[in-house]
Formats: sequence, C-alpha cells, structure tokens
Amino acid sequence: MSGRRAEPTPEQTLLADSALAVFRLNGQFLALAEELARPAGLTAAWWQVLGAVLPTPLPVSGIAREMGLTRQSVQRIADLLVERGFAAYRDNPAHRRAKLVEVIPAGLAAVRDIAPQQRAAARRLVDELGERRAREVRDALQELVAAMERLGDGV
Amino acid sequence: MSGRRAEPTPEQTLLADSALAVFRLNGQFLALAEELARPAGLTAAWWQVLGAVLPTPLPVSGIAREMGLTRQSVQRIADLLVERGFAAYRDNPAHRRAKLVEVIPAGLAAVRDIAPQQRAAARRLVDELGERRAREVRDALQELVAAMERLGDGV
DNA sequence: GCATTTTTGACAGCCTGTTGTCAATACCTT
DNA sequence: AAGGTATTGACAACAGGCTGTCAAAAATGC
Repeated sequence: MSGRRAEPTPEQTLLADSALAVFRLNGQFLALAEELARPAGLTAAWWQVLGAVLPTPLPVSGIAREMGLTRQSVQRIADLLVERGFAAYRDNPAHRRAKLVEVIPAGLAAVRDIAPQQRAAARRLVDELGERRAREVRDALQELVAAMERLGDGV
Repeated sequence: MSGRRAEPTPEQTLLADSALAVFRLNGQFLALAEELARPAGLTAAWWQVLGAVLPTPLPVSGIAREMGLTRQSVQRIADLLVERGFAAYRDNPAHRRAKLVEVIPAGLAAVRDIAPQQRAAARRLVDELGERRAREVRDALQELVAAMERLGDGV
C-alpha cells in the first residue's frame, strides 16, 4: 500500500468541486425561481413547464425530453396546471393518447406577471458578473451540459 | 402597448438559459453520483454528507451550512447513515445537544470503494473538455455561485 | 446575573424528482 | 397485413429537498 490517506487525483477534485458547485447553483436558482413565481400563483416547476409550451403546444413526453426530466414528473405538473386553469389538454392529431399541453390565457397572464421581476433579477445578476463574463459563464454551463451528455452516451 | 408579444431582454434570456442549464446539470451530476455510489451501498446524498465529515467531524447544522442545505434534510440523512453503520454521533465538548457526526470505518470503506470509478469518470469528463477548459468551466461555476450568493444577500 | 435572542434537534407535512409496472397506442420490419 | 418493439399515460411507491413549529441549549446584551 502506498499510504494511509488516498490522495485524490487532480481530475477527481475538479469533478467533485464542479459537482458541489452545480448542486449549490441548483438550490440558488431554484430558490430564485420560486421567489419570482410565487406572486403569480405558480411554483418554479409549474413556471418551467408553462415556459416549455409557451412557444408551441407539446405532449407531456415531449416536454420531458426537452427539459431532460422523466415524463412522470412532467405529467404530474401538467395535470396540476390543467386543474388550476393555467393550461389545457388539446387533442393531438398525430397521437390519440398523447394529448398536447397548451397554455391558456390565465397561464399566459401568470407568466407575463413574472416577467418584470425576472428582468430585474437578470439585470442584477448580469451586473454582478459583467455583460461579457455573464455570457462566458452561460456558455461554460452549456458546454458542460453537452460534455456530460456525451459522457452519458458512452455508458 | 408596444406589441402583442413581450420581447424578452437579452439579460432575461441569459438568465433563463443559465437556469435551464443548471437544472440539467443538476440532473446529470446527480445521476452520475447515484450510479457511482450505488455499488458501495450509498446514495448520492449519503455520499455527499459522508464526504463533508471526512476531513473532520461536524454537527448536523454545520454540515448543512457548509453544503448550503437546511439542517433538517441533513439531519435525516445523518440519522440514516448512523442507523446503517456508516457514521456515528459523538459527544460535542462545545455543545451538549449538537452532537458531532463522525465517519466510522464502514463509512470510510464505502467512500474508498467509490474512488476508482470516480477517478475514471473524472478522467473521462476532463478528457471530454480538455484539461484547461475543464478548469475554466469549474471556475465559472464557482464564480456564478459567488455571484448568486451576493445577489441573495441583497434581498 | 438574568432576560432575551439565536441556534439546534425533533417531529410533521408538503413539493418535486425518481423508479417500476401495466395497458393502450403508435411504429417498424418482414 | 401481422407481429414484435417502442412510446405513452396512469398509478403507486419512494427519495430528498423544503417549510413550519416546538422545546432545549447556547450566546448575547443589559
């Protein structure tokens, strides 16, 4: 044996530090989203699902794929959104079972109510980092998502 | 009114894109951690808590602060770790109620069992991004954590 | 030194994600 | 056209985060 204490490799530390940062960021962004969404009567998850079908109606499984979640979680949120009158199921010409989730006026209004505070928060964050750096950080996040995806494919 | 469609500001889009990337990353890292921890009989959360007290025993509330979680969530995991024989509560000379969570041999062994696979995964991710870029991405994550923290303070 | 405030653990309940299973529907290959 | 495969929704169970509340212990301020 080489010693009592296993020395972590630099890569191992880098992965661990990145993972811890991501878990923290998840908590921070979630808290921010929750805070922004609450006044409009939404939760972060509801807002996110509404946002996904804002441009165009999608079936539950399609939303799940787009957001990288399981269809079951999205299904539960979608049912709630419909129940609370923020969205509606619409018949899907291409699939009898997979109805389309569509934002209806109340849902659109809720999302619009959030916008001003969202803009303000965005402004504050960008100011905190600087315009250029903020874009670089976003690019880094997206690059990491892509890299992790390629890793998963290999498995 | 200026138009039927509210145009999002560039900052707003940047924030939204970053948030979506973070939520995705959270899922990806969580899945990876779960996959690495399972063979050792741990979950991602258990592994994370064990990792926090590996260098030095801490009370539950201290672990929570260090990880940016609530003490209640950590408490539940800590109780499970003790129940399953991975950790133990030790009297805290500085506080009668706040016992210290300490890793015991079985917990140390579990963490050590994970290390080889963790090293391999770290190697693959770093190779995917390149050594230099991987460090830059980690730095960006940590910078964003700090920026979000400053934002929260302002509220 | 004592009263007030803060921290901490314990308990309960909720939200959102996961997996697993089943039947119905769509898709694909032959 | 038919049969096997993949996708989808429904339902159930579970994991891990959150908040809220209470009492005990510690820290603080006068």
